[in-house]
Amino acid sequence: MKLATWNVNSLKIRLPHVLDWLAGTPVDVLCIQETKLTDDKFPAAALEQAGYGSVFAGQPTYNGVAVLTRTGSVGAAELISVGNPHFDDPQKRLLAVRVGGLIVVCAYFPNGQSLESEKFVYKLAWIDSLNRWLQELRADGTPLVLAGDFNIAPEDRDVHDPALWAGQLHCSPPERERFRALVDSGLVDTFRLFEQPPKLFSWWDYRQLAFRRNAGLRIDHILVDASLRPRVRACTIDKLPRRREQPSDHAPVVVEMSDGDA
DNA sequence: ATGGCCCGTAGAACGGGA
Repeated sequence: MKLATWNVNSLKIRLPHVLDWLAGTPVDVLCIQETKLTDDKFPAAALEQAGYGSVFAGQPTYNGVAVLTRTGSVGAAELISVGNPHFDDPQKRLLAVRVGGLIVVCAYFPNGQSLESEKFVYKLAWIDSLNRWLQELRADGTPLVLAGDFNIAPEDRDVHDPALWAGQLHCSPPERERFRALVDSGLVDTFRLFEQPPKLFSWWDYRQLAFRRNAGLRIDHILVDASLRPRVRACTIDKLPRRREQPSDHAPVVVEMSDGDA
């Protein structure tokens, strides 16, 4: 079973990229962030044709999340919740579904804008509330996967230039504390379960030839319940879609797990 | 040189992203 997460920065623009990528990398579950589509415009039919069912929640202009599931393998996902029931939020950033014996939470964490911003306060509160809700979701023992754009680079090795980014948005102590709190609650950063190439990131700024210079951050993550750890076979970041014309600024992250009780 | 790019909503610039 393969699960992936990808911030596509507009599914309207990136639908061909998503379809091409799924054709070459037929993951069973794909969590998408920043669809930037209202639900009436969601391309469910095109995805269905490609063999994927979808659960989605969007709004005009900003945010928007979706979970695609492969019809021929895991089948349709069952919606648990749009948003966090304990955090009143008009922004569509969260989707929890049941699929393949897992609870999959697709998350688009707030950016925060700047450390002094009201949006930063919102970011921290949003994460704290998410963490509390995840405890509840896990209470019945169903293993949980948290996949998405966290907008946090957990450690200095997740940053191309740690000195330049020291204390900055995505790297600040309060944000990194929140990431650690998620890990401390019993989730594992699958990327760090394996030997990885140095300086492998998941996001590169559109400006300053950042991708060519590999001036990136690792801010997209797939965390899994510690009980799933023995089943995790690999975690990779696929930089190929970032090389295309008119790419998303994020790359997909993929986790491969063995099936069932292995 | 602290901004450069990209997207959506506009129907020109601007907010937002990270």
